[in-house]
Amino acid sequence: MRTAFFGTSKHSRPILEALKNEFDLSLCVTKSDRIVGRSQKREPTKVKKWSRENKIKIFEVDNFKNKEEDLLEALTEQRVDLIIVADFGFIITDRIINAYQGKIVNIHFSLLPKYRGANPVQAAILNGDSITGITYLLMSKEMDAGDILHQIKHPLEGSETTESLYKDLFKIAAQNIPKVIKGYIGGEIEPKKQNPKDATYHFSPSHPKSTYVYKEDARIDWTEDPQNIDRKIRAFYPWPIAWTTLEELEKNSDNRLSEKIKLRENVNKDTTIKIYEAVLEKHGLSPTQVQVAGKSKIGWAEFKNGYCVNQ
RNA sequence: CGCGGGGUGGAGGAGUGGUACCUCGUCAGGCUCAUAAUCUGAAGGCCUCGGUUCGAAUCCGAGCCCCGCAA
Repeated sequence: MRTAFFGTSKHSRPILEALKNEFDLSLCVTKSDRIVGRSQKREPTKVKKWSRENKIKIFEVDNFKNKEEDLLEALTEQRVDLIIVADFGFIITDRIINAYQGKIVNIHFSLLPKYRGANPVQAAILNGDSITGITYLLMSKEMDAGDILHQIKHPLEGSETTESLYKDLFKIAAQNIPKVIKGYIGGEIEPKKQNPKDATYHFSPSHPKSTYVYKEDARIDWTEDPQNIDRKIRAFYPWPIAWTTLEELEKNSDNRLSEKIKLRENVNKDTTIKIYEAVLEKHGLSPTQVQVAGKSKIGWAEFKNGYCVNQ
């Protein structure tokens, strides 16, 4: 059997290796090189780099619609029997779904029908869920609504970041790929319908119709309790990173942070500060990694040394 | 030449032409049964090259490096 992988995530590697080892991976479809960095450098995705190293044919997309024809051609040319999709970043068009009816397996990082959409991992962290998971499902025209092949539960302990959880889930997803694909192809796995009534979506507060993550949502709302702020910090790591202003940080340190801070006289209180990491303690939140606008990332102790007066 | 911010002892920061300062750390000594506590003292610095000036961390030019923006 020949397979193709559709994906863009930097965590894709375990899945790529699983497919290569067991299912004759013959085509990788990924986002084309993005302009990134300060001098307009083009950086290939990790999927592309891996594919190049492993001599797997690569098909790049940026605007899906223009490439539909070419992609179908490439899939035919490679005699692809089964497509695996994980965190692709594009909506797969109806034509391709029709052409590969029942032959596109999507790996979604939630226990569907909960958290359909683009941000299942962030949603589970933001809502403080104690369990999330992975769903293998067949691609359908409606997003994340296809029949379910298999689900794996994954408990959350409350310290995960989007980064760490993605990494873990990709790994688990890869470990179970052989079992699920063989089961499906062999006919032992019966696809099960989702109950649409149970479907949930986590919409962006700033874009109520979208499940993408927007940087506008990353500003810390200090009226929330420390637990929710902590969830936000973890959900928005590694992007877009929860932030606030120095003024608000000082003002709310009293009842939201584990210690009260006082800024020095000469610091500009309008400056923004990103909170990369924090630990939730019983008296409040205790940041560990922060970054003041225009500066490098520093530890909390260094921040206090430079910007605050000793209490 | 995509846009913007920045480079000050070991760390993080003040300092817009006139003796380089603050918090932390380091070292020595004191106090202490003891200490990450406390006291006294010390070492150590303006990214590089050039320019302006009586005088440059500060102004000008070139270079190197770091950070943010693109979802």
